[in-house]
Amino acid sequence: MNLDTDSQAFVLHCGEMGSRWGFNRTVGQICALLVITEDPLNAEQIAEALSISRGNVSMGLKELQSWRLIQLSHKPGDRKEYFTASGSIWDMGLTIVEERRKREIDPTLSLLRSQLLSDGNKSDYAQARLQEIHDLLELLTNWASTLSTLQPNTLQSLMKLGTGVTKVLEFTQGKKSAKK
Amino acid sequence: MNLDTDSQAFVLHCGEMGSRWGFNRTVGQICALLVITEDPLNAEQIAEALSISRGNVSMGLKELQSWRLIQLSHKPGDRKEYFTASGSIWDMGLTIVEERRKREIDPTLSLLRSQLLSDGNKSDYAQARLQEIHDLLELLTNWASTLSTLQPNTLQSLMKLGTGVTKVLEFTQGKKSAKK
DNA sequence: TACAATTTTCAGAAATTACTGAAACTTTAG
DNA sequence: CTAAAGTTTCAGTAATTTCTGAAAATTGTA
Repeated sequence: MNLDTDSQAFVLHCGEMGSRWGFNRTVGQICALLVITEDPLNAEQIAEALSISRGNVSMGLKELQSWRLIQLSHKPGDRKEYFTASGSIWDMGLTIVEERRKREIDPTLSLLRSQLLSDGNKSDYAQARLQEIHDLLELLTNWASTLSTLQPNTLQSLMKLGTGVTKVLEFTQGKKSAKK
Repeated sequence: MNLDTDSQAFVLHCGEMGSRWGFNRTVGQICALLVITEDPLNAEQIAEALSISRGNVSMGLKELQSWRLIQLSHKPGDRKEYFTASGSIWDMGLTIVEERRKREIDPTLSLLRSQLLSDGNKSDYAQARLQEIHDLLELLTNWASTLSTLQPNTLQSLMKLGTGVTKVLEFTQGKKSAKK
């Protein structure tokens, strides 16, 4: 496993960015390596390519599996476990959004829900603000889950619409108000 | 500054979540405190409410200013600097999305752009994958910037549409193909 | 079952990140 | 200009996170 200069740079970059993306350097590097490598790699190959310990690779792979970002496979006559990035870049992007929602939003939403039930003795202002945050996060997660049910092509077209969406909105809202 | 139980819990929660959201515990706590507090607070009050050092508050406020999440104000006859959360929850949400894009996506997009220019000697597979990532990130940032130009109400309606967007899309696309 | 190949775990070491508190700096008022 | 009030900086320390490597556990084979 010898990486060309660009691949090397990309892998290192993803390592640096790792912590901003919600995991650590090693996990970022392993993920990047698997994304740009066509053939499945085993733990030993990964460790060698990245110059990290075997144990660290094991932990990194476990983490990436919990993110549903890699897939396990086997080669006939070889007991080792081989890994590849799971699915297309698009798939991985959707998965990352979903997983980050779980880790970054769900816990807060859950706290807010319980806090809004038991009204405690907080100020009206605090209460109102918590409600606003709750509503925003709920709207966000619902929207995200709606979007992730769409066909990739559909979603892609939607994103390419640009400000075109607004016209579309006016149209839909017109219909709605007409119905009422 | 004595926080009620719920507010206390919320502030501590945001501290815990801080690192997942891209900053540290203290920054998360200060931000939460300012969000649920109506009156502007000075550094001393913040330090006392959160039981952290004065110096730490100073660093945290600086960080929050770099995120454009807080606003400075003054009181007549008082030399201290007072801080409040900047704008509505909605505004702050948009700001967070923008700032995270800057920190989490822009650097990678910039690396990919330069790597795709100089073709290096990477494999076709790697090259193709980097191109895909580039295209996805570019689509994402363009979409995000489009959405952030919309009126809050418009964006909110759009998010509430649910799968309704698709019908809308078919409509628009119908128009487009008709033109061609 | 016994053994070899492989993976996982985890205690301790290393690296990184966060926090404190005192000194340095800045600002304003008189 | 000086002093007081306030803010920032930063060296040193504390806390947290990450990584290593060897031992333990697991898996597959004969």
